Amino acid sequence: MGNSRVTVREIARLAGVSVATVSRVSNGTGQVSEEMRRRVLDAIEKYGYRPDHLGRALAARRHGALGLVFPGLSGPYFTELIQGFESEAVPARASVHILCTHLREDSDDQVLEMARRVDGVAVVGGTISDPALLRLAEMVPVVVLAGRGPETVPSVSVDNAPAMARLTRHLLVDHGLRDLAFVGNPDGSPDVSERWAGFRDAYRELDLDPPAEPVRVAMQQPDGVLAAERLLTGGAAPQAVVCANDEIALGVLVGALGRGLRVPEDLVITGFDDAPMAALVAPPLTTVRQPIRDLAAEAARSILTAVDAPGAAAPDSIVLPTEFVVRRSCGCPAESPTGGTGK
Amino acid sequence: MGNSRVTVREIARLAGVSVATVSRVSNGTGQVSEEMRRRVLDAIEKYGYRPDHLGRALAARRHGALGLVFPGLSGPYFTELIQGFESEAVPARASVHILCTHLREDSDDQVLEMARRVDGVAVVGGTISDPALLRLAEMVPVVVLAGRGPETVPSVSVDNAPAMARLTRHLLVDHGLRDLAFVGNPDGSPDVSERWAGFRDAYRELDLDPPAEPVRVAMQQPDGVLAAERLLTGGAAPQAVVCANDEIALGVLVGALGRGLRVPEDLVITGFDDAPMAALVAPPLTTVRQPIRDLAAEAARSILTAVDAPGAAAPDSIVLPTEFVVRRSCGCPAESPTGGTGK
DNA sequence: CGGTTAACAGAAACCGGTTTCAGGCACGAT
DNA sequence: ATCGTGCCTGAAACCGGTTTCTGTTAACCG
Repeated sequence: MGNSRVTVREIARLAGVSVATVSRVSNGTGQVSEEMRRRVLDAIEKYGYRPDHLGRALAARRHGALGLVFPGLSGPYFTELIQGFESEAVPARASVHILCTHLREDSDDQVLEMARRVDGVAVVGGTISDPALLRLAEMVPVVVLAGRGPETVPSVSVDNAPAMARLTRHLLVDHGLRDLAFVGNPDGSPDVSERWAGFRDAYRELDLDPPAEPVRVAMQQPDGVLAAERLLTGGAAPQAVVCANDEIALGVLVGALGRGLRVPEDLVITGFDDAPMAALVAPPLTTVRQPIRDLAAEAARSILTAVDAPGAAAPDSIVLPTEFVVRRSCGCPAESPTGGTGK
Repeated sequence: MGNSRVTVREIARLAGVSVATVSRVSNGTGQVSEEMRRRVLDAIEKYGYRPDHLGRALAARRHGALGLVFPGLSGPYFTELIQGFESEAVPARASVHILCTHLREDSDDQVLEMARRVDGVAVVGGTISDPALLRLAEMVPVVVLAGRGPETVPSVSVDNAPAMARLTRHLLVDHGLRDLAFVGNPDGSPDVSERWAGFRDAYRELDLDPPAEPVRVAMQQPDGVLAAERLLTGGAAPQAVVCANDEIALGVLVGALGRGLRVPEDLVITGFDDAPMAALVAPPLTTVRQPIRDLAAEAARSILTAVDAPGAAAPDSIVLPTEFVVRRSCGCPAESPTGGTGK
């Protein structure tokens, strides 16, 4: 009936057995006779005993919790991230602590504080400083999610640079465009930094001079609108806008359409992520699909194994493949002529 | 130097004092002579002692953590929610556990499981069953966030129905429209349910017959695109689409624009939330601003006080006001003629 | 029938803190 | 000199579990 305030010792007393036996029954460990097991189970059932999480955690020296640290940005990307992470954590009976560091200057400390409450942490790339990451790593298993940390900290990420180079090459070669603008802040996240690098690589492979500067904005739709404002107002609008993610691209698209431009005739726009909306807008976005869910799931898995095997060496960093998705916003006709897998 | 594996008893031994004194110093409780305090602080500093969270939590019978349960939907709404919640939790030194129940059928159990690891829980309305909510409430302080639960469970929400009635009245009376479609699934969340009710109320106040059925879709941009497809394909397109939130509205807008419709000339569209994008699209969205951050912060505050005062009666439910925001998607000219505060 | 072994139960130690409680000491008042 | 009276301090109990380790009992074996 009642439920919470009942302890092992009470159950032991009520069932006329020792606490050790109660513990054994409730965990299914060790050997217990049928008779004892019955008595204990009856008492547990009758008084609604549930072992206290803290007591158990203290004894096991394990919190049964994983931490996820991210900047706190909105959008489908982070939703997928969280869900992918949970999809691994929940079956492992680990709860998920989150920390949005967004706009807080003391985030390094807060992450360290979090580390004392969880068994392992996944940190989204670019969220905290490298020194903090290292300190964190000597407290609990850590993995950098979408990005890279110091050499010794494992990470899971995607092949951003090659993928973005592939996309950019498509615009430069297949569509013969030359004047491309890159929208996104390379200093803001490792992902964007790598994409910006890939973007410039594509130019250099063709012996062309890449743009010197990106249009530095954050990663959400409103930032795309802002970027469109900057790019499309005044004289020199580019032929194409290569965006660091789909959300920015959607924002740019809205901004362009709102100015009466036709896409892709007057302006080519591309994204990155293949968010759900990418296929639904008019025109549908040419973009790069990345396995966000898998990424986060992989991170959680990696942490969980590191937690279970405290001795083992840090797991390797892994890089997941992406897929180039050609749709119409780049100027290709409805069915993709050059579509296929990236890299 | 080193950091984690050092305990009170070690510090006590090293400093030549008792564990009680170490505990007193490290917590600043009780009376300790200057001499002792020095010795202990030196040892703490030297060996990098940080009290273990589990030990402390067990002794205090308090987890120092709050739970936040939501369906796992994407979008600016939930981001604001999380950040508002954290803005109260973090200063109170409580970490935040999250649980996305999205698409999982065993969510009731998982919520109950979470309750054993936190001091209190905020549940987004419509996420778990009422019986589960009641069971939850007898374990820890609970508040329903954006919605209502059973009578005995406090909630924080906004004045959805009056706000939506106000907006609908604007379309019916000020713009003389009659054929409105409501997009959103009233069964999916209490918020939508109340908005749908407010929508119909506006009709009835004017002795008009409201639409019998809403267009039932989920709450994200792609769902809005889907709704646009259903509404605008075939003969009978409505004069206006009243959306349960801004994201749906944005989706509908994209769908409408993609079909060559002019907004608001050919089709009026309204939203709810006043998300950042609402003001940035062309045309800007007429919508209802709700204080999402405050809502979540209020929920966290309410739980924290309930945790601190275990005896006290459950706090009252509170309803925060919204604000009607008139922009151009309803057909109003650039400057709002009837703007102002709602209700 | 004696001896070995396996199965099982419980007392006690342990995880790492906090808190109660009793005692020692110095001081001032009587 | 005696008695309070505060101020500090530390031993021990406690929070609620798990686990080791010892001991008993019964079964099995030669």
